[in-house]
Amino acid sequence: MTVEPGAAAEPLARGGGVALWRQIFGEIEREIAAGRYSPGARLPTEQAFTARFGVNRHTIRRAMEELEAAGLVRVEQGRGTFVAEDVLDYRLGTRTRFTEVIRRQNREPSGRILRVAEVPADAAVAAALGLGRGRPVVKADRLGLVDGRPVLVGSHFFSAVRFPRIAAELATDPSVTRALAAGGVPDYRRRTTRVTARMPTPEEAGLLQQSRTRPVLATETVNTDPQGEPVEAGWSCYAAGRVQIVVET
Amino acid sequence: MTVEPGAAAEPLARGGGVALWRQIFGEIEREIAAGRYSPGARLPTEQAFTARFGVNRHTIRRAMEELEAAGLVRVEQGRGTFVAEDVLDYRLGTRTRFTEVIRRQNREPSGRILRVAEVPADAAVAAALGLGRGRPVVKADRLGLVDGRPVLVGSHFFSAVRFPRIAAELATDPSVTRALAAGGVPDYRRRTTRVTARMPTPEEAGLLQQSRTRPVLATETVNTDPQGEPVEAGWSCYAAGRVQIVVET
DNA sequence: ACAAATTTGTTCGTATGTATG
DNA sequence: ACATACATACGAACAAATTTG
Repeated sequence: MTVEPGAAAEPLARGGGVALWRQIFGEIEREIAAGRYSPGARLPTEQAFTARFGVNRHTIRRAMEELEAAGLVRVEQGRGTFVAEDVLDYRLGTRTRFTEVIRRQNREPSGRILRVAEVPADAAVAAALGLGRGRPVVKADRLGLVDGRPVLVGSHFFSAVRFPRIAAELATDPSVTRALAAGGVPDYRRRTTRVTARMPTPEEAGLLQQSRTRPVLATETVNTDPQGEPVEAGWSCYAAGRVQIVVET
Repeated sequence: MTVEPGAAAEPLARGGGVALWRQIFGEIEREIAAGRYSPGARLPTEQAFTARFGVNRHTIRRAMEELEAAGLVRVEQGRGTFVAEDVLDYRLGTRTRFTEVIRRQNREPSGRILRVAEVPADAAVAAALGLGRGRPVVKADRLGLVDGRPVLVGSHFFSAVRFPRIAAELATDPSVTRALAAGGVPDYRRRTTRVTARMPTPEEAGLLQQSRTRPVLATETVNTDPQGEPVEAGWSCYAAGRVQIVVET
C-alpha cells in the first residue's frame, strides 16, 4: 500500500521550526492524556501512524522512542505499542495486608478464594510454619484484584490444628485478616518476604490475564502473631507489569 | 530405541520393600551431595537415566519430581534438569552494600566496571537524584559477581556536578562505596528499593551467563547521604535463579 | 509441528537545513 | 564563501518476536 504525499494526512507544520517527530509526539501525548487511548490499550501500529501523519516510519519511531522514554507508552517487539499503565506500588512493611496496601494507593482491592483444602505439609511449608513435615495444613488458593484486574495469585497455608475452622471461614470470606481474627489472632506481622522472578505456569498466566511469556514476581512470605509464632505462610505471584514491590528502609 | 530389561543396568533392589524411585532418588541425591554434578550443571537426560537404571521413564520422573520438591534440582521443560544452585539471599536494609551483603553469607563478592560515561540525565534519573532533566550525570555500568559467577548487572548514576572525579575513581576501583567516600560521602543509606521482574536484554543475559528465556529481578534503588540528599540512583538486574531478595520487617 | 502474516527492531544509504568557526 | 558537524527526514531491505491458521 502506498500513500500519496500528504494524501488524507493530518496537517503537520513542515519547515516551521518544530521537528515533525516533536509535533507527532505532542499529538499522541495529548491523545493519551485526553483518554482517547486508555491505559493498557494498544496504540495503532507504526504503519497506521505513518499513513495518518504522512511521514516516514523513522519519524514515527522517533516519536515513539521519546514517548517510551517519557514513560507514556511501552513498546513490545512483535506485539505492538501499548499505553503505559500506572504500576501499583506494593509497599512492604511490618503490617502488610493486601487490602490496606491497595487502599493506600486509592485503588479498590478485592479477592476471590479459588480453592480450599486440607493437605499434609511438605518440607517448605513445614519449615515456614515451624511444624513437622506431614502435619495437616489448610491450603487456600486466592486471587487478588485491584480495580477489578487480577494482580496476584497465590496459596496461603495455615496450621489445621491451630485454626480448625479457617477453611470454612475462608470459603465464605476471602479476607485472610478476618479469617485469622476469627481464629483468635486479631493482629499479625509480616516477618519475612523473599522475592524472586520466574515464568508463570499456564494456570497462573490465565488467572493473571497476562502473556505466558512475561515473567511474574514470586514471593514467599511468613506472617507471625504478636508473640512471633508463625500463623501463615504464603507463596504468591504478581503480574510483573502491573505491580512493583517497594521497600522503604 | 529399546532397552533390554536389566541390560547393563545398575543394580536396584527390586521387590526389596523400597520403591525403585526412592532408590533412584537416593542415588542421585547422594551423587549431588558428593559433588559429582556441580551446582547449575545439567543432569543426564531422563532417557539416559532410564537406560542406566533399567527402569521406565515414569519411574525416573517420579524420582525427579521428588528431587525438585526437595529443592535439589530444577526441571526446565525442553531444556533439561539442572542441579539447583544455592540461592543467594540478598538481604535489604538501611545499610545495603553489595560487598557486605555477600560477605555476610560467607561468599566472595567481586565487581567489574564495564563502562563509565558522562551523559545528560533522562526523566527517571533526574527524578531519582532530584536534579533537573538534562543535567550532567555520571553513568557507571557494573557487573557484580559472587564466587566468580555473575549475579547482577546494572547502571549507577551520580551527579557529575557534586562528584566531578567519580568517573576516574570508578575506572580504577569498582567499589561504589569507596568512590562515594572519595567524593566526600563516607556513609550513605538505602532509601528505597523497587523490585519488579522482566526478561533480560540479550546483553544482560550474556553478562549474567543465563538463558534469555529466564527472567531477571529488576531493581531501582536510591541511596542518600546522612542528610537525606540522594547521592546515587541505580537500575540493576539480578539473575533470578541465583538470587532472592529478602526483606525482614 | 510448521507456515504465513503482522509488527517492531536494526542497519544500510541518501538528502536537506541549520548552526558553527 | 567554505568546511564541518549535527539533527532531521526519507527509502529500502532484512532481522526478530508474536500471533494465527
